[in-house]
Amino acid sequence: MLDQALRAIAEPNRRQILHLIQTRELSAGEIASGFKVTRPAISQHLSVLTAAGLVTYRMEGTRRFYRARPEGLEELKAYLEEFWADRLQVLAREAEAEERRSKDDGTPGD
Amino acid sequence: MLDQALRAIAEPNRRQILHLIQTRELSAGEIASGFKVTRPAISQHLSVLTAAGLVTYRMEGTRRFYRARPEGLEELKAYLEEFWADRLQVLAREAEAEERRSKDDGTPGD
DNA sequence: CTAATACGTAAGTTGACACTTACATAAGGC
DNA sequence: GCCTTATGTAAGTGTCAACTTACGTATTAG
Repeated sequence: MLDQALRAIAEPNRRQILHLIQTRELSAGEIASGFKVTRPAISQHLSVLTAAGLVTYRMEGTRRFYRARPEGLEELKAYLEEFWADRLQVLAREAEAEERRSKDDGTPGD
Repeated sequence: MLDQALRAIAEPNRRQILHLIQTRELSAGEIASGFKVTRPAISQHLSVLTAAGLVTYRMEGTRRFYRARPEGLEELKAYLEEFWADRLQVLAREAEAEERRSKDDGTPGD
């Protein structure tokens, strides 16, 4: 699912769609009207975003009102945070090791 | 460039490569040895990551030692931070707008 | 019932991408 | 010099993804 979400936001049109429906609910047609690609193309993008858990919709008559799904975005954000964190964690550990290297001596204990 | 970086990390093998060289420098061969795909495939992934600004390398004799490029990762991180932040910002603005919406109510509710 | 509206879905095309197997190049070891 | 090691690159292949046009479906208007 996370992989799906990452793939989903790798597409510029889908990122823009997410932007649009972060502010408010919009019908499929309203969303599509702002793009250069055809309405079915946007419909397919909305399907991808829905499958990735980044979007939900509510039906009303013949219309579908889409909106971003905060939980999905949060999950993706958390995953990426961990991705960066791993790097920082390593850098911190290295800086710590450097201190030890100055005070103590060059004791390789790895 | 940011688009390139987002595309780059959308690929599982490339994410794993980034993980490997976040901790330490590794030669191309050492990196490739941990994967099921062939060495040229990894070499191409490394090219993609380099082009996206997420990776650098240092030559030593016939070897290339790769490592993650903190600036590139930081730039990508910042872009995504803005992406999430935009959502929160909008939610705050919407709460504010809700007060204003009291006078102009055209929704029959649900 | 008939027509129009607002959608998703099917089917086909094109281009990108991840991968493979050769091949080219460059640095040592003998 | 010759052979091995370490690597990128060229060329080809199969798959997938984004897009198009055409069609099916459901709701509302008259």
